[in-house]
Amino acid sequence: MASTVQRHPLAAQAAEVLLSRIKDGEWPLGHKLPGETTLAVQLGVGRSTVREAIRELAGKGVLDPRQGAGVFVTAVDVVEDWESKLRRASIVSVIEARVAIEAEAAALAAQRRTAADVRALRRALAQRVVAGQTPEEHIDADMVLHRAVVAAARNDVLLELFDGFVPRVRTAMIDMLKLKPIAAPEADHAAHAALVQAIADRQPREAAETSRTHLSALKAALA
Amino acid sequence: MASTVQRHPLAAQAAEVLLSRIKDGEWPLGHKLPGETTLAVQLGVGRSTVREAIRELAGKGVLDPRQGAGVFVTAVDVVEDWESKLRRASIVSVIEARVAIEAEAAALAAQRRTAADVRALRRALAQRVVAGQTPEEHIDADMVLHRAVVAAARNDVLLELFDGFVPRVRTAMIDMLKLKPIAAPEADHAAHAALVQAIADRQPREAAETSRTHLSALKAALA
DNA sequence: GAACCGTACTCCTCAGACAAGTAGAGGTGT
DNA sequence: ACACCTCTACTTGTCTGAGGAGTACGGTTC
Repeated sequence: MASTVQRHPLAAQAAEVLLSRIKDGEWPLGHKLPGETTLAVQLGVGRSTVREAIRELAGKGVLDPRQGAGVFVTAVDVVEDWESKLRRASIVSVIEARVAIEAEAAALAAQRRTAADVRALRRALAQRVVAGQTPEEHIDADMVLHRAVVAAARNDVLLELFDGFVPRVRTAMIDMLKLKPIAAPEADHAAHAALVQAIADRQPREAAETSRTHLSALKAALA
Repeated sequence: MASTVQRHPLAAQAAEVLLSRIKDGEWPLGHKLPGETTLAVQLGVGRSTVREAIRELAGKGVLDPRQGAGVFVTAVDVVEDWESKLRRASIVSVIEARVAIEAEAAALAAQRRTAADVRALRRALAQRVVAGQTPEEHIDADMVLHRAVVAAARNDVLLELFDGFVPRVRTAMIDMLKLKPIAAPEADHAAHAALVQAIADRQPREAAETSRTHLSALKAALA
């Protein structure tokens, strides 16, 4: 790895070295690291640099420095950001997960929706039609409607999951829309209107099915 | 807030102040923070302390220091740990999300399962029966089977989501099992066997339906 | 107008010094 | 023998001062 350009500051490099040694089990969970001065000699850097490396890992939740006692390992690995995980995943996988969440949410929404939910859905539906011409505006209006569906399901976990998917899906859909505009806008709008109607009519099965077929078409278009 | 004991080191306090000022929009996304020396004067601490605070926020992904250019805001807030989010959510919400994931995964598994997947599922099914008597062993054997179902769906995102749910669901189920053992072990096993069989028979609809009813019963028991 | 260069500003790293806190060794009293 | 106290060695915390290295921008030159 010494061949790569040292584009990272020394402190960041030191943090990487420490993290890898923690991952290798050199200092198990809960154990104490050597003193800062010792580490500085081992890593061949100054003490303040070691301190900054420790702070960086403390920010990630891996280390916990306690004055007078020492630096202790509080986690063996960094919890990877959900966002970066999604970025690595294929768009098809993400859409499939989105189908799972939205279809279930649509069914729950059909059971739990209030009158206010239906009003919000109808408003988002109307907004989707009159939305601007640019792909961004169109997708954003679409997302507002889909989010309203999930919100009507009254489930925080599902809503959090949906929000987590939005950035990844949004960019993918915008890219697609720039390459190939929607073939049949009327059919597209009809599918959304049917979804809203099924939720308003308290038809869980129909709502889930409508959502599923609509998103499956999207998956086919993106694949 | 000044009333609370200063249990945090100065650097951690400085990091908190900087983060709150970022949250307040003082420095929007992508903007540059004042120089270290300026911040040190503003916060009333030394320059190295400011540097350590910046490093801590850099570890959290909020700041990005670039040599020669300055320190820039890369995120307006800390991405909360997925695990802690789930801990705050109600168990019912989590189970509902799990239904969404596993039902879809079961359907996909029925389409994509290989012979090796079926062997793994049958093995996990058999293991579930002969598993130890303690609630922990029983739940863990159950989780192995359910995970095998999701794994057979060949979707990284769904599998990651399932793994994220496991800790929260596991503890809840163990607690429940300690209070009230399973009423009908035979029916419970039959439901799992039916799920595996539906996947083996490549019946997506039946697999999803079996998974859904089984988990809905679990949700009712935990509510 | 475009390419070049210098300067001011920024973060990066080191070294040294002292303060503040912890934990264990060792002594002391019962 | 046991409990308690104190003292000491070691740890992290903080500040200061000094250069090194990289970037951005304005001025200069062609």
